[in-house]
Amino acid sequence: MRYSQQREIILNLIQSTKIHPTADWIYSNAKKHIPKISLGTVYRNLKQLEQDKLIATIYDGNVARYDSNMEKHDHLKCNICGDLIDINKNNIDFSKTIERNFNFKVTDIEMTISGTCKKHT
Amino acid sequence: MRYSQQREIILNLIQSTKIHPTADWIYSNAKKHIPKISLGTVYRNLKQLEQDKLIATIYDGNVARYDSNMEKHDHLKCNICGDLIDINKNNIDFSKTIERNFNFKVTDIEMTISGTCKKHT
DNA sequence: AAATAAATAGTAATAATTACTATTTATTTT
DNA sequence: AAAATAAATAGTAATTATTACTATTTATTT
Repeated sequence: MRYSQQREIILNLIQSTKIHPTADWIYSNAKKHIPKISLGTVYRNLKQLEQDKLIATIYDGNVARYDSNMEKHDHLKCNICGDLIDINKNNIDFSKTIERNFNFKVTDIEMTISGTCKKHT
Repeated sequence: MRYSQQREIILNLIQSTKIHPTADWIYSNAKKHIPKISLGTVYRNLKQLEQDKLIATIYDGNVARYDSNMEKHDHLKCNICGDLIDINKNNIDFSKTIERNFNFKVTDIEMTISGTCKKHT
């Protein structure tokens, strides 16, 4: 993969924020540095950065967000402002502990367990 | 809410399958009963059925799927065929137990915990 | 049976994302 | 350092999922 200023700025933007930005946010902010950058360039680079394991895509409902924290972690999603807050579930004991440790009122826990089903054994 | 044959068929389709269908699958299959049904009707009714708590929307990556199992549950997602398999996590002890109980090789657990963050207290 | 308003079909609009292509640019070769 | 090469870009068009709009149809009430 050849260097490009566009890709560097995109990666820097994602690394510089905790908001787990969308493609559109990245596009708007990248334009401040490279006014002629194109949205296609943003999406193409996001895909490449994901393949290179420099960022991860998290689907928040039906919109993709990008995260440069590559350590295994989960998220707290606020019903009111929609913020996604990083958490490390290793050392915690769910709901009650989350409420204490993060001052976050838990109303729902959704979990997707991925792997290979019995049809492929 | 007034009765309509369209809505009844849409709900029946969702209830008759375990595949957690997409709007498009529902549309294709509903057309077998009502050839002139419109995709807008499908989406409008999906939204109404969700409001009435008759179905739930689950976001599988960036595509919405619909589920008529309204009991609190989670899903196993197969990396190979993409199937979403219902599970009840109450009585299980995660990874190891899932592998035993569902003959499902776990490679990843993703969790979204929803609630209200400390900014709103 | 007539009146009413909710639901529909069909089409257009929107939003997020991907595809395409001529041009630009980082890197390699001479 | 200049020319050659191919990867990356900008800009635009296409695609997909979903929502909005409106004249017409239809379930329900009167």
